Amino acid sequence: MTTIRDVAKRAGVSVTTASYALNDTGSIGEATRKRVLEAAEELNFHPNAFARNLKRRKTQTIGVFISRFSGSFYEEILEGIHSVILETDYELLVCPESRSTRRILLHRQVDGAIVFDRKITNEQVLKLASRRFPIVVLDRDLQNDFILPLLLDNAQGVREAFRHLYDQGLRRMAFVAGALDALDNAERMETFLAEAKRKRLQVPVYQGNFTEVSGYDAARLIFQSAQLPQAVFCANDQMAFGFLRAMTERGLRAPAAIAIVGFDDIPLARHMQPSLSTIGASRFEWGATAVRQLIDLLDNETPFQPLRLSTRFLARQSSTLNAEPQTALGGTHDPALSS
Amino acid sequence: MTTIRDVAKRAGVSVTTASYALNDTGSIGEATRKRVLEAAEELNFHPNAFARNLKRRKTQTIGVFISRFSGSFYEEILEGIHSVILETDYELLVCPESRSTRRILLHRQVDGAIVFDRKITNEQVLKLASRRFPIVVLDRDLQNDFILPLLLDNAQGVREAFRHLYDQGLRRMAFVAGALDALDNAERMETFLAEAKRKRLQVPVYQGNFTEVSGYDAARLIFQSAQLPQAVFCANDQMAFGFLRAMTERGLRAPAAIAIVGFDDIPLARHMQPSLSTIGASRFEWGATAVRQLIDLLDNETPFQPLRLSTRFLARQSSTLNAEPQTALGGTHDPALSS
DNA sequence: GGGATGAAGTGAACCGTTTCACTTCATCGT
DNA sequence: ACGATGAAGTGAAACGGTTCACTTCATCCC
Repeated sequence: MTTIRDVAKRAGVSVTTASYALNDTGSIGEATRKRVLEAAEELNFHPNAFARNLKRRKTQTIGVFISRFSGSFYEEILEGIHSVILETDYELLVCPESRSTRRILLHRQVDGAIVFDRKITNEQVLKLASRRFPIVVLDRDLQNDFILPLLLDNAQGVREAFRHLYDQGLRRMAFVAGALDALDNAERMETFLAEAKRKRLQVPVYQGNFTEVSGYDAARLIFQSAQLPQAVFCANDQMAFGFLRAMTERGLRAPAAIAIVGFDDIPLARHMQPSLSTIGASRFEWGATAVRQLIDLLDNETPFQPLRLSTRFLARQSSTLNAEPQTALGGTHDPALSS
Repeated sequence: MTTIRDVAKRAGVSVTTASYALNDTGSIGEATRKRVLEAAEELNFHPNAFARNLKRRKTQTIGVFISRFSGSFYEEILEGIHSVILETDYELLVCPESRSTRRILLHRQVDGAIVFDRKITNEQVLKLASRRFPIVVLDRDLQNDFILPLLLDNAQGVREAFRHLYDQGLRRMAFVAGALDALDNAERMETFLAEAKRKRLQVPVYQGNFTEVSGYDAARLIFQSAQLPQAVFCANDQMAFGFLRAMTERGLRAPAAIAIVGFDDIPLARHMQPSLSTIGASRFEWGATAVRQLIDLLDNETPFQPLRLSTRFLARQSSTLNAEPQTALGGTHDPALSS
């Protein structure tokens, strides 16, 4: 392993000079700098990151804390983050939930963090965040000069969705809620209920927890009611998926029997049968924005710019009553309807 | 930031003793050890990883080198790796392709590597791998005492698939190939052609590159032939997806017009319309096996155990001729057929 | 001519651990 | 009673960089 000492020797200068030359700091003559760089090149020198970080107390690394890899949810966000990182001189440390999460955070093994892991508490975030350690949170509403929450504009998409349902003449609606402690769920629900209220509609709420199975269960519950709703809004796509599965099992077709709308636009949504109407935001953009703001604060002291990521309603088959069938599949002559 | 010096002072011992006590090395009295651990606890001490790694020349970290995050392909592998890592005292560094890939590898910023990134050349892998730096490769056939290729048993699944097609009486078959330099593609193709040859079938090959669009293009090319094949085997699901899209556009239904089989069992496969017959392996298991072997070699000198991950054919709608429609969707009265 | 100036370069301390080589001291066997 | 032994503990040198404080020396200005 070649060290900076080897480089210095080869270039015939002191270690200090070599370091200055390599980092373009200090004041070093052009000829000398060149000699050092050449020596480094010839010896294939790469500075030892541990030594460097130890001394500098800066790692030039952004940490992303997620709870797990699966769920294509993260995938796109990570992709967005990565794409921005590639254009900077920062590196990326993706840290799934683990024993060492705390240590990495505590020891500033990263210069800034993007948190998307509910296992990390609000208190921890609050305690850690500072000018020298800014944090972007993607999953909670926590804010100060050094904590930037990047939230979805839930209301916008939900309003569009409600209008879409309402304009088709649907009046009996139900809401399948996600985890109670989730801000996103709260906002989606509030908006939906508020819109309904303005139209003088009563909307029963069925409690789920964002999992497919909870959507399935909610559906089973709803099937027991005297009169089926005409439209059901699920607080996320996974639950909508479960709901649709329950409907299929019972021989009910969306949107004919019940119009279904989800939230998130997971990749599967467009491929379901029927394709799922949902509300989407660009997760890629989400990740990219997060890391851009972080690095801007770190490098240029640009203050955080709170913003909501815009969402938009995507009308697909599951909630669109009299559209042409987009593929030749399904339709009203569906044998399942008579089962 | 509290250091080991603070801990030593508080426990009334030397730094050396503190270090030994914390690491359970050296010989330290029980009472002393306890005092040190208590002091560490009280001060909320976490050793600085940079200093430790610098000195130890060991990082207790496994690096996973992937080219990008998207493509649900990685997702499950990472999940498998992560699940094993959680049970060990190793950490995980996921490194998407970037400027620093080389440095991380060169400087042993990780103790072992799982390589799934074609940007890293065979030469690099060969040069790096050693007893103290074992490497598992997931995407190439490269092997020595310290390089373990974890490959799919391509032949097994492909044979099953061929038999499935053949047993349904299909004889005119075609093969859509993936990237030429990919071992997986080569094996899938060889096996398929070999099976065909045993049955005295001629199978034309259409060159693709594993992308959806190349599958689409291959389909367009095939549509120009005098007589359509009855079955098409695509070397991966993405191409199969493209192929199906082209068929839909042309008003052709699988399997009625052409039976389609893919390879990989991407999550979407089961959700396509028609659902895609394909060949799958547990990617979760793939990742888990990789990291298990790596850590076993690192910690216990257990030699690498070359093995092939078993694959199995999954018969779904796209290639199953006279099955009951699994859902009520589609079927032979499909208006698209007449367009 | 001589002090001020600033560019170019250097020595050594330091970052926070680990670990080698060493000391001390109680215990044991003979 | 005494050397051998080994457990318990310590001082200081690494690890490989960065950077503060300093020297040297040519140039400039009055």
